[in-house]
Amino acid sequence: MTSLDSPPQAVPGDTGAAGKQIPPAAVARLTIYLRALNSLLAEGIERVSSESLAEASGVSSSTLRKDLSHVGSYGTRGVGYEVQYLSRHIAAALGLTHDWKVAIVGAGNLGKALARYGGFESRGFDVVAIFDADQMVVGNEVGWLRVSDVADLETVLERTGANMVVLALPAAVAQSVCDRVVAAGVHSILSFAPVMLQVPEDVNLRKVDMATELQILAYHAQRAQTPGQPN
Amino acid sequence: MTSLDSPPQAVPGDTGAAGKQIPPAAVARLTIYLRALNSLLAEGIERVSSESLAEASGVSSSTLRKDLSHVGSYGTRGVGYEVQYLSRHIAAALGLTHDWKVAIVGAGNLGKALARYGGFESRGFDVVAIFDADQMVVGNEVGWLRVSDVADLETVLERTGANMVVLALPAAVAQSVCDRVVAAGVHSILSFAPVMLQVPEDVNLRKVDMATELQILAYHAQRAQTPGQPN
DNA sequence: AGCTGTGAAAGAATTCACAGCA
DNA sequence: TGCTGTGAATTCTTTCACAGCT
Repeated sequence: MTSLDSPPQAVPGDTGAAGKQIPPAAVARLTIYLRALNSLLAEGIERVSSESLAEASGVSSSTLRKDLSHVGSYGTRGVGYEVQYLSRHIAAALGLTHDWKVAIVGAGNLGKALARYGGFESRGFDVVAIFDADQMVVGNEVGWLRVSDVADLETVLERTGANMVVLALPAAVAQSVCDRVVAAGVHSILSFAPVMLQVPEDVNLRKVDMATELQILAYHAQRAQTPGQPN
Repeated sequence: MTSLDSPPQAVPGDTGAAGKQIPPAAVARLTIYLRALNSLLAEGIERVSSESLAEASGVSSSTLRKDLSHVGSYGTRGVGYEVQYLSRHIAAALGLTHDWKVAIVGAGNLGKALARYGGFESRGFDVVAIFDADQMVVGNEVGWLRVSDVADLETVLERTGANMVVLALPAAVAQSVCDRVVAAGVHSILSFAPVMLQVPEDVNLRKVDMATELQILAYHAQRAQTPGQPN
């Protein structure tokens, strides 16, 4: 499995079996295992089996083992995984070894909620700036930060060295701000704006959409209610 | 395609080709088409081709056509789709014909942001209650609502007829509140708490996790940075 | 004996390519 | 002619089942 589409020579400065790309579905779950591992760690548990880590993460044990196999072989047959060791290797595979600097654009309710959300710092994400267009809001304190004027977006992104941006702003202005962020050289964007944003290929855009999530729930709820299909 | 695992008799009170279950991946995208259609509608555009609706939604046209085929045949060959007509049928397929009543548990930054988020009402979701455990917060105004005491969860859920719950609370209390919500008869839950929640089979739980999203971005950003794999 | 790691099988989702209708 | 709707081909994901270490 080590080499399928690349020559059968060992990878030089290799940390484990990495280097090969991990399937998207697996990447998404690895973040969940990581969280589960860290909470085991907090409880002082040192070893875990694929079976119980899978249960704690809400997946099947075969899915978990297959996912981990993309990262490397960090378990011991007959025994299980060492929690801290595995956690470190997953973090490395996900690129969480150094901190990422996150700027939030939009200091409305959502932007503020995100800026104050403790979950980021603890997971290797530093919120380094928050912007708003409203002059009434610019200069206000949010968490440890002061709200910058979105007019200074480029300058502040550069100065703070932000390499990720979270868009927490109205749909109407999302595309234009997004364009500026991209032009400023940021390649990783997480958008909460309920619109399809257009970005160049080399920019990674992810979307979180609360209305969509509720609509998906609605679909399933409706299905459950309908009398038909007794199967 | 009409009937594969059910007898070949026509569905009785059928609105279109519905009745059959729609694949999860398609359901998620249908909500996006619906949004795109509604924004076309707002612009006064009456007809659209699969090609341009797909572009506006960020998917390929074949994916779009396949997805729509699960809902029914509402296009005209050689012409395209009538925007309003298609929008109605997708909404019907998703169960968005009647309003859903949403209660939010947790009136922290995130809970407040959600309660005030305009996007819900306009999409058929009514926020009917918001809860918090903190007595300093109970009674406060948030949007059009007053914060209820989470101690009264069961009573208020019943009184307001809430059939969906959004959990916007700390990981530590998420499971116990979730259990109470389930016991109160709610089958659709959207959680923002960064933990794996355990729910019975017949309850639909979806998760939104901002830290996970950033971690996925980090993975891709790291890959893009590494010099290796010239392919 | 027990649990991981992984090929091989099964199942979903996506893309292709074209028949069928306006 | 042009665009939808859909079988067939392809690719991606999950599950199975067991060989391989400890």
